[in-house]
Amino acid sequence: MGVTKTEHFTEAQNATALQLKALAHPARVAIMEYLCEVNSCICGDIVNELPLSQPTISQHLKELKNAGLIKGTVEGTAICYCIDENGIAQLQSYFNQFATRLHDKKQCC
Amino acid sequence: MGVTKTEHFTEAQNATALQLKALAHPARVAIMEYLCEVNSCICGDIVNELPLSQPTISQHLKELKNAGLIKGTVEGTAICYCIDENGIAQLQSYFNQFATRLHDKKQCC
DNA sequence: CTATTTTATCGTAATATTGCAATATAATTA
DNA sequence: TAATTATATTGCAATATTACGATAAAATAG
Repeated sequence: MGVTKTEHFTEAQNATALQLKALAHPARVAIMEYLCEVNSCICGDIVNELPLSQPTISQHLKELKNAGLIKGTVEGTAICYCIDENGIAQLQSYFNQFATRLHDKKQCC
Repeated sequence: MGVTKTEHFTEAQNATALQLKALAHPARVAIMEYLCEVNSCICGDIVNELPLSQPTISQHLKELKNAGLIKGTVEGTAICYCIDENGIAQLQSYFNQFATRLHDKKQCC
C-alpha cells in the first residue's frame, strides 16, 4: 500500500490536489512569493535568496513548472522563471467558488 | 536528509504550506467537496461515499482537522464533521491577495 | 453491566518526498 | 575549440505519507 488511489477520484479532484501539492512545501511557497514580489523576472538567484542548494531549488522549480504555476524561458545561459498567472487564477477561482458555495448552505457546527 | 527545513522559512510560509498540504491529496479534496455539497452536517458516512477504508478516512479527517479546515463535534456515537469556514477564508484570501499583487507588477515571460 | 455502533489509534508494508554531492548539459565567451 | 556560467539530472540516504487490518475507545441501547 502507500500509493494514492487516484483512479477513484474525479479528474478535477486529482488535478486540484496536484496543483495544491506543488504548493504544499514552504520552499515552494517562498519561491512563489519571491517571484511575485520581484518586479523584474528573476532567474536562478532564487538560489541566493533561499537557504537551499542549487539542485534542491532546481527540483522545486521543476515541480512548480509541472503544476503550471510558473513558466521558464531560456535567457542566455540563465533561465528566467516567472509566475504563470493561469495557475494562480485557477486556484483563486477554486477557493472563491468553494467559499461561495459554502455561504449558500448553512453549516451546522 | 529528507527533512523539510521549516526553520529557514517564515511562520506564514510554513503555515500556508501546511494548510495546502492538508488539501494536497485527492481524497481530502473529495472530503472537503462532499462536506461542502451536503446541506446537513454529515458524519461518518463519508466512509460510504469514498472508496477508502474507515481507518484511512479517519486519518484524512484528522489531517484536515489539524489544518483547521474542518471541525468535528460529538453527536451520540457518531461525530459530525463540517467545514471550518475560517480555514477556507484564509486560503481564499491568500490567493486573492496573491493574484492582486501579481496584477500590480508586470510579468515578463 | 453487556452488546452495539461509530470513530480513533496502532502497527506495518509500500511508496513518495526532501535534500544534496557529484556530475551532466546548454549557452556564451575568449 | 576550451573555458566559463547557469541550470538540470542522477543517485542515494533520511524521512514522510498512504493505506489498511486489527484493535481500542467512546457513546448509547437494552
